Amino acid sequence: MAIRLYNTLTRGKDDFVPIDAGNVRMYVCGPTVYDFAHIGNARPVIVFDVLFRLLRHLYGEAHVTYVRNITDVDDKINARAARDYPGVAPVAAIRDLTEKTYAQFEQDVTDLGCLKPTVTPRATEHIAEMIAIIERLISGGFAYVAEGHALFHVPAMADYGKLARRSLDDMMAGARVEVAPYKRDPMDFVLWKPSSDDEPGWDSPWGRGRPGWHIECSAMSWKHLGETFDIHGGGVDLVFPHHENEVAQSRCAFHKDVMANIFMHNGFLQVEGEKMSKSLGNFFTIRELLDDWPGEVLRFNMLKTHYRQPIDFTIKGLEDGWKTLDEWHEKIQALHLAEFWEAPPVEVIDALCDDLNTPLVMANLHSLASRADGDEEARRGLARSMRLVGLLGKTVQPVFDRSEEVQLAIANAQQLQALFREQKKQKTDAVLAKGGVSEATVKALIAARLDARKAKNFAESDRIRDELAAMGVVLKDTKNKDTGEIETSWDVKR
RNA sequence: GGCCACGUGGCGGAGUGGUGACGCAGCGGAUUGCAAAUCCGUGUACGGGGGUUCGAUUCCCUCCGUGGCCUCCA
Repeated sequence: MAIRLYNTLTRGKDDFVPIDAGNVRMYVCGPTVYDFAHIGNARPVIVFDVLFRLLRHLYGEAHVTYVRNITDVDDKINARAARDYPGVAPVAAIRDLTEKTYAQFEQDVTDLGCLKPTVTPRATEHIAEMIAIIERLISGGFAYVAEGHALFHVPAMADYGKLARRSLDDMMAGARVEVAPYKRDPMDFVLWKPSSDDEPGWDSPWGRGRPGWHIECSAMSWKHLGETFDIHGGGVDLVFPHHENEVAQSRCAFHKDVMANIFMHNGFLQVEGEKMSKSLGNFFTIRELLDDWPGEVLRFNMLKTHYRQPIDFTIKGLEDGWKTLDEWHEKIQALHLAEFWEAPPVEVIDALCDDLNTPLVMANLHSLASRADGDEEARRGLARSMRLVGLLGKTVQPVFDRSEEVQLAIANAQQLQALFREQKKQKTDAVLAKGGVSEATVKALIAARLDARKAKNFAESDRIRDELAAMGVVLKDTKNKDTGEIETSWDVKR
């Protein structure tokens, strides 16, 4: 099955044909690490993680290179570092800040079920590559130096604006920015800019300075993926100017017709129907949400919507996902480890291959789940699909994603099932803890209710049931087939 | 102002030029002391207006609405 991907360059779905099937190469613009990442930042990370997983499935794990950069120098970072690390040398200060912030980001996205990219390069470790590209651009007549800046001269590139589909005239008409006097053309953008002594800076042929916004990605993709590569991804807000300018830099530096063959952009996220913003009070960091919801629930919620559509992130959606994943985990938990490893059903792969149609994948998973009782192939299909898209959960998914030792240690179905149960218990405990309720209290109340029931004191048993319900505990009565006794199991409700 | 997306039932959300997925919620039934859970069954939709067509939710135009970019925000 061939992959088809919506390509911003062509505004249509293109067949994906890798430049080298032995090394499929993808670059995604990563976070600017100056503070906690918010849930909007999580969308591209999750979306391109799914693509990474699909590519690994189709081409083999050893044949896909996924680069997600770390932007660790930028004016917001510089300002935050100056504030938080007074007295520390600027370059050391941003390093301290960004290492701390990136560690947090890495933990966040790991909890969201994302694989580690093959390479996570840092901008500040690619200054030499940036300088090399800028020198090529200058010698090629695409860039110039003025007042300590190196600038890309946009009119020097014939088809600038191709990605964003903007003509220079359009942009001129909409321009509202004050143009720096040293620019030859209002559209020219900075490749390198001078730093004062209290700003981070590196030596360059144009004096001590720091990179412009876009050059880092040209440098890092070049270093790790080559002059051209297969897929370049990021949020739709990056189409212009970020990706447009990256394309200009890389193509002009290397004299290529393309930087990447396919550009993919995920849509934006809203929260409860409104734009997420601090002033509206609906601004959520990934960490805050992870305090209340398992990572796989956040991931599920994200994948319910196609990546190019705007997504409305809601509590109701999370509750829905919590319930659904609980059911699905329940259905697959008794399977053997080996049963997870086979290829997922063709309809799931086909849906993923059609421009990552994850909502259709979800529909297919619902179908598999509804048939799972009594249809072992459907049950296995559900398990394999959930493994592929990373929905097995915080405790179980790493068995398949990260740790060969763990896999070897899990010799039988019982051990894997124990992990599923541990995962479920952790989720349950977390909810009870939030409500300040202990499991012992729940069990005592359930026992008291059963006693009342046996005594036909239904008023009392119903009162206890209501009391438990108020704690978020839902009861399920079942009749033991052998003894005829009523037995009560329970679960937490979100 | 310029450019670009999107607008499907109560909610979420696929898809398609011709008998309208799927999930949640709702409703009816089985079950239950009553519930919950489970199982079975079930209704409602393609923003407005034009046009193309035998036929449009699907193609074209326009209007309205929402969002994005044009200000280093995924």
